[in-house]
Amino acid sequence: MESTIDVEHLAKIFKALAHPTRIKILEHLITIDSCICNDIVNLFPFSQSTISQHLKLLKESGLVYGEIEGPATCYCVDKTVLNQLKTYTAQLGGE
Amino acid sequence: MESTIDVEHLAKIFKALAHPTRIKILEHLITIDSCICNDIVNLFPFSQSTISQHLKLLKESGLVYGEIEGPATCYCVDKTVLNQLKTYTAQLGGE
DNA sequence: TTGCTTTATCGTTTATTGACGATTAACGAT
DNA sequence: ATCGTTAATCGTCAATAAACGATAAAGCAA
Repeated sequence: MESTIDVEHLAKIFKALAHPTRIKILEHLITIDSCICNDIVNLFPFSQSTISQHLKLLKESGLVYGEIEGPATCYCVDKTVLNQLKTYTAQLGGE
Repeated sequence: MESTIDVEHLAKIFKALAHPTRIKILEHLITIDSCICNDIVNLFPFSQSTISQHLKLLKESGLVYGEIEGPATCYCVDKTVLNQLKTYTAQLGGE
């Protein structure tokens, strides 16, 4: 069983996903499994600084973390946090 | 199978849950099943207008709808939309 | 060292949130 | 017709988000 999660953290996670671009970034990180970095910027029609800002929000929610890899940064999904989200949502609304 | 959901709507749903108070309101509506109205205001240390604003966001996401019941308004969870959220989240990160 | 790539951060601007009190509208009772 | 209750909306204000360009820091290559 996943460790329980408080409503404050939950709200932060939901807020991290409250933008289409961030949802797409998370989906991409999930399918790529391995990390990513500058490639994410090239996936979207936004500036590097804007994407960096979105990544920062995802990081602050705990859903994602970044590791410095030479001159670049690799982003990964924190599966523990993702599973906390999944567990909570699955339990919502009974059965 | 639930009808699929586009990322824009999804982001709106996540945004609706991006605040602790709105998460608690949804949880309450789920457990009460039947509708609610002014009672919701009395559950929180916020003014009537603030709660009304939160309910408006929940309504706009589709998660919740309100029916005028005499002088009051009864709020209910739209289970179809809730299930769309649950289906999407469950599928995230493919087990 | 000098340069190139990558990414985080700063400063700015506009738009949206979150909270409030006050007002308005609708209904039921008296 | 007047009053009390309920709830939505308006206006305000401070804080945060969303986007951008510009700058800075860190690492690799030459």
